[in-house]
Amino acid sequence: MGERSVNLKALAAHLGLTVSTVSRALNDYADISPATRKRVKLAADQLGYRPNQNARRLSIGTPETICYLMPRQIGPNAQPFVAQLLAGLGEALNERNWDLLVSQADASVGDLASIERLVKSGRIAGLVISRPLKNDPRVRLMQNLGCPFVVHGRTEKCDGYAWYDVDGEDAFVTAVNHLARLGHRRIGFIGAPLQYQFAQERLDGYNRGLTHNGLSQDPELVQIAEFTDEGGTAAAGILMDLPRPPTAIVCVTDMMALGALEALHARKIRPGTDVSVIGYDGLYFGKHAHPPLTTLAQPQAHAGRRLGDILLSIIDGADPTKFQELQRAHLVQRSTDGPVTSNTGQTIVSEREDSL
Amino acid sequence: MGERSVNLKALAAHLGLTVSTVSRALNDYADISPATRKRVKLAADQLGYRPNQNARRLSIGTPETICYLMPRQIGPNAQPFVAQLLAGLGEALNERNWDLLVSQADASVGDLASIERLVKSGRIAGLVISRPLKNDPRVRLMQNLGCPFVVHGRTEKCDGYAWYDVDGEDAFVTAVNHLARLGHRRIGFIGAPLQYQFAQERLDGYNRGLTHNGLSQDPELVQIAEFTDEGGTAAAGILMDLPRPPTAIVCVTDMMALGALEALHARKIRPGTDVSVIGYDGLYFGKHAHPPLTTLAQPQAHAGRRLGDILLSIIDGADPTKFQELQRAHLVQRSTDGPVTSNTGQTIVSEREDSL
DNA sequence: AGGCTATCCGAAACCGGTTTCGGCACGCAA
DNA sequence: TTGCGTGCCGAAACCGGTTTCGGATAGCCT
Repeated sequence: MGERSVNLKALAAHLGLTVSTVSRALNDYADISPATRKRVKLAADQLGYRPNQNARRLSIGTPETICYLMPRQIGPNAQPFVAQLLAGLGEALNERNWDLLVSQADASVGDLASIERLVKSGRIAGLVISRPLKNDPRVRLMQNLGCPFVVHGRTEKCDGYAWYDVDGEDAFVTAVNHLARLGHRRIGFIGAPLQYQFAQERLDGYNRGLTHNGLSQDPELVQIAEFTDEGGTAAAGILMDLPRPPTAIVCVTDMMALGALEALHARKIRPGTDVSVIGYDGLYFGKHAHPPLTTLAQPQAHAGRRLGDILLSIIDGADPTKFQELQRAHLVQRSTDGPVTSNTGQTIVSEREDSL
Repeated sequence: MGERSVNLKALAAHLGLTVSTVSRALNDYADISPATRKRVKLAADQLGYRPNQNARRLSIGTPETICYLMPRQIGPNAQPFVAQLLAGLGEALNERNWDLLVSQADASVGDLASIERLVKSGRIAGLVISRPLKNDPRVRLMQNLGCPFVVHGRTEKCDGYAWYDVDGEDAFVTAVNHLARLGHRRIGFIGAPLQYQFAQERLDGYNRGLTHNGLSQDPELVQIAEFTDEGGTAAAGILMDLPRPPTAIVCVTDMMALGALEALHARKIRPGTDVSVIGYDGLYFGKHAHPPLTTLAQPQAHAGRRLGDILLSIIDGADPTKFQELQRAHLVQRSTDGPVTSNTGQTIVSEREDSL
């Protein structure tokens, strides 16, 4: 309230100079004498002058803002990663004093329209897309609009734009290898709807891991469900009620794996002893699961920072196809994986490491 | 790329009208004939015209944007609520086509400066402060700047501005009452640093609950630690290693409660049987803890939406002090609470409900 | 026919900055 | 003394919209 915040005109009047002179002084133009520059900056500090960013950005022709497209969430299961991701993005943007906008939009028609409005209205210089579908209309839209963007994840056909992803296929090969080494030969897979590219990749990795270890692909061992804990519970229930149930299960997310554990408990099956379970994400809470969940952890501490840097580079004119970065997940062994055991329930204790 | 997006001048030229006429037509001014209005809007649609928001907002004098001040996180423990909160805020803003900015800032000197820059630069019309300290300089700063704001949580002296909070004191009275009814007379408290107002409130509730049930306040039963799971583990360890350990523990957050469970397990103490543990937050993952964590759940599905609506009202000129809303937490009984038992470990099974 | 009002649109100022251009005053060399 | 280049600042256009104001045209009435 009180007086309006001091603007350039007021500052110029205070100094007895014109706005153009003051503006150039503040922006370190060489044609302003050092003495005047100093005097102007001092007065600006004292009066607490801050340039109006709307006006400035209109003038310089860039919004100096990027947008993070937050996926819509399903149910109360929080998205524990967005805070960390936003923090990383913010860090990258802060160095230039750019702003971070957040908008919620998935691949629905209405959301596509709002994305188009957002871009065309000149509010943002680029955006980050999360959790893409196999064939995501948001990606095509961005390409048609000619608006810089980077995808956190990949689509099925992922050449031609920038993305940053964790290699889910490789991760599931690793998981199956690990279980095969423990003696498992019937390994179940709990997946998410295959419209999501990450779900397809992880299923591919599972299958590749099976053949690599000389195991046959049994269709009844593959269960697709919604990626919530309830989905995991339902899928694991189906798997364990099979005539020949698996001795190990890999799950497409930790949340589903937690749900799977419930199904095992309900059947008095001991996870890690009777049946192994491996999740994916590296969810921190997995530590406190019962028993602590073995998982494939994504290195996502720097995802936000990296996505921000990539997007800024593209906005600066870099070739988007130069930025296609694949990170590797690593196995965090906690307590839900173990060797195959006989029906007596006897188990062989092996060394455990709990990094992170 | 390609052609620049069509602006008002181009649209006017295309129609053979002036920009002022087109602008008024689009904004439904009465002095533009209905026929012209229709013609203009049709052409705008066909050409895909979207007004430049930076220009528009500069002209109309409001940034049409609010900012969520995201608290800096500590360690890898994600903040599971921010996604939900942002979704709610976005929902409130969408109805007006306002934007949501996210900035990370706590109460440090450097962050205060960046908040001041943000406000003075005219980028935002208001902001949301989260997780305030007892005496939070951000609140004072906003008051001095005369910038509309709403606090998610409260400071110690919380009259004079708008806030939305859950009654932590009441919640902890409820928790202590519940435990007292189960027969517990030595109840421990695991708290967070008292510079956070929520930590103080919950401690106050704990103490009030004790006296209300005729229990004495034993200082050694109050342990303050960092609000992480490790902090909870350490604090619970101290409590359980006491000569006269408590038979029940209330924890200031679910994360700390999960840590406390680890300390119990390490000592072969069965949570819910030998020692009761009650957390606070209603964290979804508590369902999968070992055993499932009893907790006081905050009704936070609508927090974001409500905070957004409140802030918009204040920006519209409403009196901030009219918006001081206190929600109640409710007990979600899972499996870590139970009656006091003798040393034999015998337990009385009681009914459980697991709402949510 | 003349005057008056209502209708509709164009002209121009403005929001608050940035940036190009031109000109004044000065110093220096011829 | 004149001329010229240089240093320094002011004037003005511009970014892309909104909004006030004034004027032209048409219609209506007497």
